[in-house]
Parts: sequence; C-alpha cells; structure tokens
Amino acid sequence: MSNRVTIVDVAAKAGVAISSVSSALNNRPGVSEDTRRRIVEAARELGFVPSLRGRSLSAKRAFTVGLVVHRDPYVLESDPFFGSFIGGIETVLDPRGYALILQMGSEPVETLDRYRSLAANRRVDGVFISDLGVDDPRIALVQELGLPAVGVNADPGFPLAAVRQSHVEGIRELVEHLVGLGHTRFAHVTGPHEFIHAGQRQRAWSDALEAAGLPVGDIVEGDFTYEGGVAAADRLLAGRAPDERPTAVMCSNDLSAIGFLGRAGELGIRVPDDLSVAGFDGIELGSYVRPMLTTVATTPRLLGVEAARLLLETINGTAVVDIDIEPARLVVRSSTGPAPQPR
Amino acid sequence: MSNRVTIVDVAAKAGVAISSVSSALNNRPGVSEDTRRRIVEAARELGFVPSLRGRSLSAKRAFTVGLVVHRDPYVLESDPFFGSFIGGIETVLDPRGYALILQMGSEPVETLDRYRSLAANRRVDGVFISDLGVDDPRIALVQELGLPAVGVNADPGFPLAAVRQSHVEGIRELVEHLVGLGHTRFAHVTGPHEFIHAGQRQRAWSDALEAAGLPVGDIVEGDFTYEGGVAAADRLLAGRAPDERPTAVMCSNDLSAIGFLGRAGELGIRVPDDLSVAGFDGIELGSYVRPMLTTVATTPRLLGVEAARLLLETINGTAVVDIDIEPARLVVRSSTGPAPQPR
DNA sequence: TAATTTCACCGAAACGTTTCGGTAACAAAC
DNA sequence: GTTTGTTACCGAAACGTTTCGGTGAAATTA
Repeated sequence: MSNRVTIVDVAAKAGVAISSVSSALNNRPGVSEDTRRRIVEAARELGFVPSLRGRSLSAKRAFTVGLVVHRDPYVLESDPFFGSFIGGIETVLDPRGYALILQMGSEPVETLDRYRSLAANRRVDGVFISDLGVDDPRIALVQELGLPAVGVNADPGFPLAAVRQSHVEGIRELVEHLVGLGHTRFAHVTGPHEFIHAGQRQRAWSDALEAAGLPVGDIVEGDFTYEGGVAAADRLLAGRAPDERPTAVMCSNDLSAIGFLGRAGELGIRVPDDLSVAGFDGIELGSYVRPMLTTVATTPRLLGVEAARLLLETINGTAVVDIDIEPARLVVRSSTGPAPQPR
Repeated sequence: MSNRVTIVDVAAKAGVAISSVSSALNNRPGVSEDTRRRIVEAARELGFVPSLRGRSLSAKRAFTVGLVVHRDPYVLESDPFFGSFIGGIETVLDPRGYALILQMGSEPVETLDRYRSLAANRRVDGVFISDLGVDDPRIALVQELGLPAVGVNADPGFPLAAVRQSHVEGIRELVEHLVGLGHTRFAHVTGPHEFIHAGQRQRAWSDALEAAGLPVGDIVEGDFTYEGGVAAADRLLAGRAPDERPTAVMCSNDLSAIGFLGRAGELGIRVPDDLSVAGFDGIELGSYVRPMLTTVATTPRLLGVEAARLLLETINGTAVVDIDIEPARLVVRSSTGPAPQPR
C-alpha cells in the first residue's frame, strides 16, 4: 500500500508551488509554457492522479449522479430499459469524470428517502427521474432539495429539464399498419395507470384510431408483466366467439405482448392468422419468440446518452432546453397480418 | 440554496470546540453526558448532517463500492441476476452509509480500464467481481491495485474473499429427479466456456450422472441467450429419430431453456411427454411460460446481501472467511415428466 | 530614468471532517 | 502538600485540492 502521490509531490519534483501545478494541470492561464511542460512531465513520471476527494471538497461537487429505480426486482429483471439506459448514461459520464450511483427502492416511500439521503450528504450532484408517475412526489422533492434533476419521458409541462422520446409517431404507424391490413376490431392492453407512460401510450393509440375513423375498442389494464399479458388475453379472448373478439391487439409493452401471444396460442387462436398482436419497446426477446413480435421500438440507450448530457448541463448551470430524441418507430415482424376474413 | 450547516455551526451553537462535537456525535469517549446531550440537541435543531466529502477526505475513504458489469446490454436486460443481486447489495450498503457505483463495460478490456480508473482516483473502497471468467485478469488487477474485492461464485482456490452459492446439490437433485422418472438419454446445453460458472454447472451435471451410473450424453455449447437455446434445440433434436434424441435436457440457464422449449414445440416435440427440459436460475418468466419450467433456483438477492457484507468487512480489514449461502434448489414444475415409453 | 503595466509565480485560506497532543481542573493517593 | 491520576475539553494539524490576493521582476510607456 505505497502512499499515494499528491500534488505536493509533483510540485516538489518540478520545483514550483502547488498552486502552479494546479493551474498547469487544469489548463489555466498564468503559467509559462516552459514550466507547464516541466510540471506535466513531473506529473506523468510520478503517475499523479488528482484525488477525487480533495477535488470534491474543494469544488463542492461529488462528481457523481444518481439513479434511483423504484421497481420491484422482477420487473427490473425483465425490463430492457434499464440495462441499455444505464449503458447510455455511462458513455457520457465516464469521459467527463463522473460516475453513476444506483439505488433501488421497491416501495415508493423508500424511494423518496433514497433521494433525500442522497441529497442530505451531497453524495450526488444531480439525479435522473425515470418511470414518472402521475403527480410524482419526486418532482416537488428535488425542487425543495434544490437538487438538479432531469426527467425521462416526462409529460408536457414538466417543470424540470426533461428528455423525451415520442411514441405517437410509432403508434400511429402501427395503427396505420393494422388498418391497412383490414382490421376493424381493436383492443389495447395498458400498463399500470399510475405510470404516465402507460397513459401516454394508450392516448396515442386511441388518438390514432380516432383519426382513422375507427372505434377504439376494448381497453384493459395490464401491468407490464408477462403474467399480465396472459391475464389480458383471457379477458379479451377466452369464451368469445371469433366475430366478437378483437382482431388486432396492442399491448403496452413487449413482455406483456409475449405473454398475450403465449396465452392466445393455448386458446387455439392462431397468430397472425386469427389475430394480430403488437407490443411496445423493442426488446430482443421479441425477435426470438414465434411468431416474431411486431412492436414499436424505443432506443433506451440513446435516451440515456441524452439524459446524462442534459443532467450534466443542468448541474453546470448551462442554459438548457429539453431534448427530444428521434421518435420510437414501428418494427413489423410476423405477429401481425391481414385481418381474418369473416365468413 | 441556503448554505449548508457544518460542524462549526453546531459547535458554536452548543458553545464547545468542534472536536468535542465530533467526539460526541461519533460516540467517542471524553465528553461528559451533559455536554453530549447539549451537542446532540444543537445538531438536531440545526439539522446537521456530516458532510460526506469532509469525512471522505479525512477518513481516506470513499464510502462507496463498485460493481462493474461486463456484459453486453442485451444479456443484462434479460438476466435476472443483476437486478436482484444489486437489490440485495443495497440493503446492506444503505444502513452503513455506503453507496454503490455501477459501471458497465461491454468489452473485457474496457472493463479492466473501469476498475483501473475506479482505483486510480479512489472512487471506491472496494469492488465486486462477478461473472468470473477462466483466468480472469481482474484478479491480478485488484491485487496489484491493492483494491479490496470479493468474488461472486468463485471456484475453490480463489485468492480473494468470495461468496458462493453451491449449484451441485440442486443439479444433483435435478438429475435424481430425472433418473427417477426413468430417463436414460441426457443432454446438456452449457453456457459460454469462458465463464467459470458455465463449467461449474456442466461439471455438476456430469458428475451427478456418472454417480448415477448413467451416460453423460451430448454436451453442446450455448450462450445463455434465448437464441442460443433455440440453436441448441436444433442441434439436439432436429432431424433425429425419436429413439436417438435425448429425452431429458438441462440448459445452463432459464432463458436458454425457454428458447429450447419454444423450438422444441415448433419441431412438434411435446414437452414433457416426448422430452423433459430443465433450466437453471429460477427466473420468474419460467413460471409463466407453458409448460412451466422446471429449474434449479438460485437466490441472487441473498448472494448480494452476503457479498456486500463480506466486502465491507474486507474493507474494514476485519478477519474474513468466505461465505457459502444455502445451495440452489430444484424447483419441479411441468416441463419435466416421465421418460417416453419406447415402443 | 522614472512610472506604469504585465506576467509568472507563490503563499495562504478555504472546503468539512477526524484525530492527536496538550492543558486546565479536580480527585485520589502518598 | 506535593505527586499522581483522571477527566473534560480545546486547539491545531492533517487529508488533497482549488482559488485568490500579493509580490517581485521584466517589459512597456512616458
């Protein structure tokens, strides 16, 4: 455990004051090109790495940002979002010397406490707020705490900086795709109504159908899980005559769509011959199940990249505007097809 | 942005020296019960929270530990392990004032760099090493860096502290279960050979079969993905006569077992009537697919709990021994059944 | 040559803790 | 009544940076 080399060592070796070392290494003016070179060389030879702790205390910064996910582990497990989202965040954070602290709160109350304690001891300089809920209490909390934050896929009118990926284009494309295939009886399986993105997707679906002059059809509440898709299939399909069933169903995420597909198969309903099913997300699994799942593909990694960029700017106090990334797009695979011919 | 209340404010308010405040608040001796109360009261009234940065600099600690995940995002997405593992880690870290920094490196080289930079600026006090590879370079690296570390599911002889969950009991149970059902032709779909746990599972499988006096059968290499399960099913089942096929297959994780199941169905092979399939992990999805997947269930959350406890002890220099948690156990569901009768 | 500006460089303070040696005050022992 | 011991408390240093005011010397101007 050889003792760490500090700025004092570098100063000694280069024969200058430590303030000069600091200036030189941070590219500040006031140090001649000649001594700057000498200092840089000394630092290199000694293998000097500025101590994060010293910088942190002096700069009143943690050089860390936080992400608190408030989902129960199972949903997290099977959700494509966070892996890629975090990966995207990393690519921005790392080059700028920032790191990500991840916390998990299964209970909403617990989540708030996590934010509170992150702020109390200034462990992070800012936080991401994902999985926004309706009237999400975290918004007021970060405002009260004066904690820089960016929201992910927030509704319009969100009072903090936000990064968004629009779902309306993709869902409209999906509806047009289905309408073009001759479907007229639709259904939608939502996510839990406490999440705003569940409502966002449902609204986009309904709007697109209305715009096409077609009836919106059944709306049943799901829960974003495989199991929820199975249950929704039971509600919408079991015990109904073929001409009373919807012929095209959108589930609000891929995992529940896959569950829906599975249950439909068990009920003897052929996809896509008797029924078209689509999801939302674009998880890899969807391209491996049979039939392959038609879906609206999002790009969580890109969302993470922009969210991180935005958060760092917010922390630096740079004037920032919300960021909209390219909309989610329809990906047609084999779980959707022509509407069955009535006979 | 009201200025933060520091230990100086507390000292002033209580009319004592700051060193006394520090002693009082950290329950060190040398301060009378009377003034201790006065100090605690003053701290409470002012809402004093000790600055992590100050403590960090003084104590030469980051109060943070690191986890570097070196998987590509997709595997991470669908892997049950990390969500629960991290959840377990959190429950130990949080009460002790520690936090978790999560980093992702898709390339192995990149991963090493992450560890290096975490250590260079002392961002963490210790790290987890999961997904151990054969001759994993991270072992030498943390030793060279003097970075406290604990390995997760390491092989015997691992030179650092380690926490392990044995898979041999569960896999032996699985083999006994299958043998009891009359199976005699087996096959195993491994994980990528560069991961030690792939080898561990395969060895447990082979050993149990040999112990039962039965032929080990085919071993094909998979990759822990759904897709890999599909491919393995093609290799093992497609174009083979029923009496040349294995009748019982273990895939080395659930996701690939589910892929295997799906492909078997497409090939017209009924599970469990014609073929028994089992997985390993115990992910929730396995209990939703039909047939429900028989598996050997691990407890990643518990593994996270113990790994975190062990890491903190290692950091504190407390004498530590490796921890073995309860073995993974067989969970029989409906994807395994009696061996088909030859006729 | 004297006054002024510019510039490289330095020393010290500040960030907020913990720790350690020291010092009064007072009690117990000889 | 001096010694010894104990206790409560204090001041200052240390952790490793950045920043800011200051100083001397060289360069510019008058």
